[in-house]
Amino acid sequence: MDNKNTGNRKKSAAYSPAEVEDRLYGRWTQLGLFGADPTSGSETYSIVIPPPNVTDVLHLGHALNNTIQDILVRKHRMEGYETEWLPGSDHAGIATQVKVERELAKEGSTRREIGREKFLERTTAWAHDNKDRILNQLRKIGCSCDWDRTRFTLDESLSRAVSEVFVHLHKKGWIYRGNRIVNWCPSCKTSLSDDEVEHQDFDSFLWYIKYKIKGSDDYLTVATTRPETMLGDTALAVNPKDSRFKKLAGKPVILPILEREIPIVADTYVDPEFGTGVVKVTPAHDPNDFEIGKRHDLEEINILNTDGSLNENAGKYKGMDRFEGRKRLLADLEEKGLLEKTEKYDLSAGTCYRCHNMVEPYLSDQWFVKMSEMAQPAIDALKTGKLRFHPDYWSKTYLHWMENIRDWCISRQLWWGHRIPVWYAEDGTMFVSADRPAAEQCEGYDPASLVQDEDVLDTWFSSWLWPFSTFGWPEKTPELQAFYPTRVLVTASEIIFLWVARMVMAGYEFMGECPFTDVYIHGTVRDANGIKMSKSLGNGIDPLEIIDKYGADALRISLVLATPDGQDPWIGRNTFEGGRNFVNKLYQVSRFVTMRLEGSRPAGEPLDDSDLVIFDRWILSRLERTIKAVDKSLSEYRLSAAAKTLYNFAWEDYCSWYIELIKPDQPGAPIREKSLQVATYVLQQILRLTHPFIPYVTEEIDRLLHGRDDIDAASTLSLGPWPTTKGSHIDDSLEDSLKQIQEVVTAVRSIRAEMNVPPGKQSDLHIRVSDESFGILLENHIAYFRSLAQVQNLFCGTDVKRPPLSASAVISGAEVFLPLEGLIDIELEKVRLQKNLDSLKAHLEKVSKKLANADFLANAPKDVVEREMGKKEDYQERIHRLNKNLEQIMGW
RNA sequence: GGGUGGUUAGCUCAGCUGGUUAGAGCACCUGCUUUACACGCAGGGGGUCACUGGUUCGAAUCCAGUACCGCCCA
Repeated sequence: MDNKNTGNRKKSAAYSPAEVEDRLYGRWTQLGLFGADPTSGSETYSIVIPPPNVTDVLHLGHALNNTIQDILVRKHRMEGYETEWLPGSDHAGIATQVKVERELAKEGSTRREIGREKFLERTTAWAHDNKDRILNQLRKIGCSCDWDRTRFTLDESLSRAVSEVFVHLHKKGWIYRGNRIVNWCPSCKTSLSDDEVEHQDFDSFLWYIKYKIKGSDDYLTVATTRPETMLGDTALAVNPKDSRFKKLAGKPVILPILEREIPIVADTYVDPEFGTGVVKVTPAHDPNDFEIGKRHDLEEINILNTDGSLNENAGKYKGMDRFEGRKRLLADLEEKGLLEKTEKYDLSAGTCYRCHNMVEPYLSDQWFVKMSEMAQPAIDALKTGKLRFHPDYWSKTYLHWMENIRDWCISRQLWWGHRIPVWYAEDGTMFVSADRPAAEQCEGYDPASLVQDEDVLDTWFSSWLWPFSTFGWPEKTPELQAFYPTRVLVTASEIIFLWVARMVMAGYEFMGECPFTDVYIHGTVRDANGIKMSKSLGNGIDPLEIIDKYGADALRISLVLATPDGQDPWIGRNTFEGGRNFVNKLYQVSRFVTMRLEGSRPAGEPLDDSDLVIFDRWILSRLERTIKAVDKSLSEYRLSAAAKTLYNFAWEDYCSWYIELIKPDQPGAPIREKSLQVATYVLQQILRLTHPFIPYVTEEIDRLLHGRDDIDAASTLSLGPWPTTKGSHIDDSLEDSLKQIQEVVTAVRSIRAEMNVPPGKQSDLHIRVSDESFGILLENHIAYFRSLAQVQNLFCGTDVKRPPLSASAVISGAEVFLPLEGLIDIELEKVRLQKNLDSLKAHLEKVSKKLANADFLANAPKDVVEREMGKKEDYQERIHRLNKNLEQIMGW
């Protein structure tokens, strides 16, 4: 805390959010404001939450993601839509299982030891506790979710959906079992889909290994990044067009160490430019080699155990970890003179997106989904505009992935998840069925003897159904009817493939319709140095800590203000001060208005337009402009722009100008009644407009403004109305006049500050206007701005003379003189005027040049030319007057 | 390697269909117990809009290339 002046300052009246927020959230849920009725017949607006993992504690990324959803949801709820925001969480197969296994390991146990059933019980309990904690964090942030419809991906009805989908796709022939190379995480001991593998760069080496050609003293050298896989080599390959090796194809070579005889095959896959032009072929440990192996009918030798250690096929390296085995093998090759050289190499290798260990391409039996057919409607949806990304450029990423889609490996060697709905008889006969097959489904077999597939399904195989499984699919529920398709999906770019794209495909396949019309992609939260926030780096910020310190409203508005459209926000701890200050500012100005109302009720709406003074009409004009701008920004998913518009309107136009203008000259004197009505009305509208962003403080202020003890369904801001406008108050020329008055005030303040006039000292103000009507305007309204500029007597007119020893300022359409006898510093005044003059001269030069250009006059639109001419005159005029003023000063 | 986003004040960002005196917040400097607010008020300093070309009467804005930073995919 900053301690200056604390000695004699009055007690702080700052807004304190803690008590307000918990109380109001309790009331909102008590009143059932966030529920939605699928049978109401009103137009619906629905969003399903991207379900957070049960393993997570919410971080700022979640806070941002959910704040955005809440803003959209609250705004539409205020507009009168039947608004459904369905919350829930995701069972996160791998991540959760790994956590619980780690706990078990600490206790000296393993999942195999306690058995599948016990393990699942334990994991369920763990997940249950955790998901409650997460959902409560969402409540703290203020999320207006429909809690009665909270879902979890392992809920019975969602699990039902998963099985149905599996059976359906299997029947169509789009789910199949295959022996393929998959991404294997030796640490999680499971397969992963391509999209769950993250590529990372490593400083590594390219090792050149010599393979002896049988019956010759010649060697072929092969460059490899994974030398240990050599143990599973079943061929070498060269490009058939590579003249260097043409005659070698078909000849056998001797695999070093294991001394196995393997052939040289010719295959166009080989890139003659890479390495030595000869590659080793390890069909069981490389997807490309696997393909080569198929083409040349090569043996597939698996050298790895599921935990990444080398198996019996690795000869003497059996039992060693893959990296230890590599080290030993290289040493042995070196010793035998078979390691030709070692080069530094930037390796890009796949890592597990959950545990970040290096994955191994690994040959195993897995279940796959054939994707190409399902991709087609998802591609069309985008191309026909039924699906839109915001910002739009993500469309390209989506399309590129869709158009190059690959089959999806959906089986996982885990226990935590949806068990694959496939049953096997002892003889290997397979039955695919949502439930254990009944007798008539497995004729000739005893249903009780059938054994279910041990594996579970990829978590994303349940999340891709989320937009409809949560509403009860495959049942035709009223919820499904009313809330599907949802309107918008809000997420970060990382899961466009893993989740968004797949949801679109599932939506078309199972519902016949796109699951949402808009996808809003926001940035990823980074720290103050631009580094992605992550648990492992310890640079994360806990949203709850921010809420404790600054309040949820401050967290929300700060995040939105800090998040540029489609860009990553950089967030430091002081980011939240701005939001907190804004929240406090609103609270303070409301206190002022409330105090002035002295217990009388705020005027009703709509506001009656009679008896408005120019400032009233001005703030109403600004308000309507603001409403239009906010609506436009929100409809374009430009939340940050909407928030900035509101911030500026509330702080600048409303607090700094309007409220100051309507304050009476004398402290404590009553405010003109109509202006107070307008002030109250505009404040109401500000509260409503900002409510989706900062729901708590706005609700609280509204309550205080109306002098209510509590809120109820009739009075809450949550149910609207949302401000609308036809723009009938918008008045350009009025706003221009106000701008001129503001310029006068600013000019006077500026002179006073620069001349060090004591703040309390009043002074006369002489204004020479170029247009009589401006002078009249000023004279008629001096009462309003007298105290803003500390004006004693105002003298206006076209022929006003400069008082002696006065400071001056030249603005558009007027010259401002402030008699400052005894206070004026002539040198300072000269510098001020000279600076002003220089700047004007520069502008004049620019505009004169433009107007001297015949091409400009000939080509530019008429109004542009006119505007430029107007500018030129204005500059000339002001320069002329400045010069005169300067001349006068020289005489003092 | 392919794709994609960025580069505007010390920092984080606005600047939407080319014509603005290039803006805001934070930070900085000066003054201030002034009627709600020091989480504040008022005033002020600070920018060759990454670079190079092009289109145009006119470019921070459109186009191309270069450099650097980032993300996605391989």
